[in-house]
Amino acid sequence: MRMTKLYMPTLREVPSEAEIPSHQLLMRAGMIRKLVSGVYSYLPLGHRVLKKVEQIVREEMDASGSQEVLMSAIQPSELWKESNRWDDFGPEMFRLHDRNEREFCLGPTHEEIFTDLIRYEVNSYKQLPMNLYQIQTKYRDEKRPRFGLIRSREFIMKDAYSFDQDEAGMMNAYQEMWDAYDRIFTRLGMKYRVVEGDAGAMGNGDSHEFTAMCEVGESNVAYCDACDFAATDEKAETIVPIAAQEAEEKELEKVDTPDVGTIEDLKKFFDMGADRFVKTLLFQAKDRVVAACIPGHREINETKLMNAIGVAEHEFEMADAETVKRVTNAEVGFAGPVGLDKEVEILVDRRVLEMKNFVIGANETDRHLINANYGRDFEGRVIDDLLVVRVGDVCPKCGKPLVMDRGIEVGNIFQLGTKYSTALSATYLDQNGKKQLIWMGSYGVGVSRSVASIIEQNHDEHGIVWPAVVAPFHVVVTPINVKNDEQRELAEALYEELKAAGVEVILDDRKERPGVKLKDAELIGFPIRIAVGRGAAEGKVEFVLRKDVKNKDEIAQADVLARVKEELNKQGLNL
RNA sequence: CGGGGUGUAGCGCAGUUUGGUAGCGCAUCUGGUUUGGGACCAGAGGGUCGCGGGUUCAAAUCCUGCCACCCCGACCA
Repeated sequence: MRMTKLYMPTLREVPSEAEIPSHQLLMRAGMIRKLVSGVYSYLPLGHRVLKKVEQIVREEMDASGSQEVLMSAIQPSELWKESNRWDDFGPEMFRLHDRNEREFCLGPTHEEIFTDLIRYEVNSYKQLPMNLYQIQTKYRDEKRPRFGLIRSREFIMKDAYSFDQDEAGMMNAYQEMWDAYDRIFTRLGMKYRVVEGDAGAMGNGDSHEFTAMCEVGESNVAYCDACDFAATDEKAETIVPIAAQEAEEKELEKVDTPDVGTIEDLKKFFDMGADRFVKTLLFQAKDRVVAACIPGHREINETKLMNAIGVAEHEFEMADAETVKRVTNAEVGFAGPVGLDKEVEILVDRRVLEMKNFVIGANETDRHLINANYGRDFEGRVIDDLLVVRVGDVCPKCGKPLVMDRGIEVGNIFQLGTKYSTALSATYLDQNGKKQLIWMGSYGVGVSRSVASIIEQNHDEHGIVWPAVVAPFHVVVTPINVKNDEQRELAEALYEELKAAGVEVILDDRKERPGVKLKDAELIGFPIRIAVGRGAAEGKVEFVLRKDVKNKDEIAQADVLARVKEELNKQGLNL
């Protein structure tokens, strides 16, 4: 490819909308452009990278025995109604109708559609197990698209679905996908971690997330250096030791606490640690209000709470001030489990049962109750764990302190069980001629998100540093001065030689000054740069690796091809 | 959806407070000089100032409604 022919609009300045490195660099390197919020176009260089990531995913999926198909992005509402997700998915689903007012959506995921694909044709145990996948565009109307390709409303995903006779088969398929994902993310050169996740709207079995570790990640993972425990902060079980408590239950007493509405205020007012309080948080869940009582020094885990009360995320939010006033008869900040409006269900974190003589809101403005005790003063539904994990909490597996880090979820695997086969009646006949439900799993890789994640993990102050396996081109040949015949001719000769040898090479034949070409080469991040400059007269060129631009190696023209091959092979390409 | 902010040329921005002929840098085009780290000189093109309504002799600027985009929060590949 010649750069003069390539549509590669690089930018000197960072577009003001881009905040994080991958978004800024993808824009500046002329790889993507925004169409509208959360929707991007891929330009030639970005498209090449995307296709390479797709190809690695495809190869490993094929190697695992999964078969590629391609389903429509547009899906009829009927299937989603069968599984109840037409309502459960909520406003994140892009919905539309046809001219006859028939309802459709743009697929945010494809469990229903794949289940439908196989339910009429898979009838026998002899057809199982089976695993199908596609690499296709997904649509989710995110509340807040951001960070370029990391949270977009349209994105490329590889989604796979496994179909098995029984739970053991599903577990086996799950493990195979886990292994395939390990191979995929290893080949992509990612630093990643496999963590336990919350299944959310997908199903109720186990799930794991593959998380590319980086500072700008939106996932928080807690993990243990001493054992293999790793989980998202939503999922991680918390172990919260409760300090020794007073032996005797004291008498419940109402005290004036003027303008003391937060835990911080209470600590000062009573001169006590936050662990002597129980905070009561009110939530609007669908059409009802629930209260969660948790130790004052800890934070509520909304995911665990939603799971406990069985509502979907879009039906759940912190109660607004008006609701709080209605159910507590007090200003915000004085809610407590004693004397709360009867309509409010009270959920209590188990740790509260170990606490004695604690302070709670009195459901009266500027008043608190002291010496409250569970059982004697109030009761509720006890939940084992409603708390969010914190650095320094002990590992639930081995008891050592936990560490936390951020990352981007680039893959996930879910055990679906029979959720969708039940809803859509996907069954087969077993050896005894008996009808059985198919056991399913679903497995996603965010392909476009992986592209952004690779950049987050591979860039420097000059630009992107592509791993050779996904670089848009392997080598850029840069004649320093195209008006110099020797340089131009030598560069052309090298370009032809490398191209003929199967190297993906791009020739920077633009009539630009050297600075512009070198800056662009570093911005885009070609793994190898061959600059043809002063040495051209003696048949010498400069060989530079993008990951080590300081190190410039003067080599003879005759040695270039061998050197390029050697380096690319070292970086995992087979030439 | 809540909170904050921004919309002026392809990109980055000034101008809005105090209404009066729409500007700067980069990019683009022409000619010339230059060629190892985002050149220089001379010239040129490009904007219904997000959209609608209002106030005014006069609106990028004031008022008002809407829209889009970005950031912080809760969700996900």
